[in-house]
Amino acid sequence: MSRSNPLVVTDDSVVACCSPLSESALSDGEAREAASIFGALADPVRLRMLSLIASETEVCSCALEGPLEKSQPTISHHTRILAEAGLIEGEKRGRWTWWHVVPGQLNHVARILTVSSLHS
Amino acid sequence: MSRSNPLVVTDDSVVACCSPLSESALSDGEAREAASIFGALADPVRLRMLSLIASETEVCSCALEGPLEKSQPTISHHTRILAEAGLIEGEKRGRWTWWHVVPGQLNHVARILTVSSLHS
DNA sequence: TCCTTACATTGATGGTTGTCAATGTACGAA
DNA sequence: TTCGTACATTGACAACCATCAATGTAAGGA
Repeated sequence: MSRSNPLVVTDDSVVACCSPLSESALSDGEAREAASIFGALADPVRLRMLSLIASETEVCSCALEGPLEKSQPTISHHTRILAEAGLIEGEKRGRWTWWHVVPGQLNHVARILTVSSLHS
Repeated sequence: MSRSNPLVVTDDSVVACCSPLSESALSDGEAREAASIFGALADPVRLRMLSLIASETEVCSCALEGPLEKSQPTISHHTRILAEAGLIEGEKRGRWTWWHVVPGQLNHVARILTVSSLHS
């Protein structure tokens, strides 16, 4: 049996866990929270959207329709899901909505995975 | 406009990309591949299953039914999805199947996210 | 050869999700 | 105020997914 650092997620931080194996499993609530974020990343259109937004400091919704080749309601649907997962944030200025990534949330999610694989 | 490192995934490595912005978006194929892995992580039961397996060097399928409170076919369904995503591997010995995590794949996925957020 | 055990597969079902046409809303320009 | 534009919302539909009962398979033990 290994004594690796299991997956442990708290509200907004990830900790390398030192608890006994009996406490190593993700709780139901923690797993649901993390799964909903992974769910937001589990779509090719949303991943390409996220990479488009990440490649600039700000991107307007109207600049996403073209590259992603999806209808305007579909773009709006996907930006909403990414925003609800805390991965992007939008700001309305005039008639346009400008989106930018939330790097802290991306790192948060990344650490959920790396911590768990320290025992390699 | 930032000159950040966009999301770039190759077959089994992640590279901090230096290409112009016009090439910064994930390709359709790259996005589909990454999305399918995130899809495997987008379920609370599978995340708890993964953390259970990651907390030991090896876990038998029969040791997952109890903690996860799911039927045997459901457990079998989820181990299959995690395995097809390359996140775990199974080995049959006698009547039992022993599962272990593939840490390389977890780190691979984690780097997809961290690389993209370097521009913080 | 039976019987039990560990796991996979099949089939069915209810819930979720991606997509878009149609419509609503709110802002700016004329 | 009227019109066009940027985006959100609604409603509908097809595809996908999580779940489990029933059944299949294969390995050990008696």
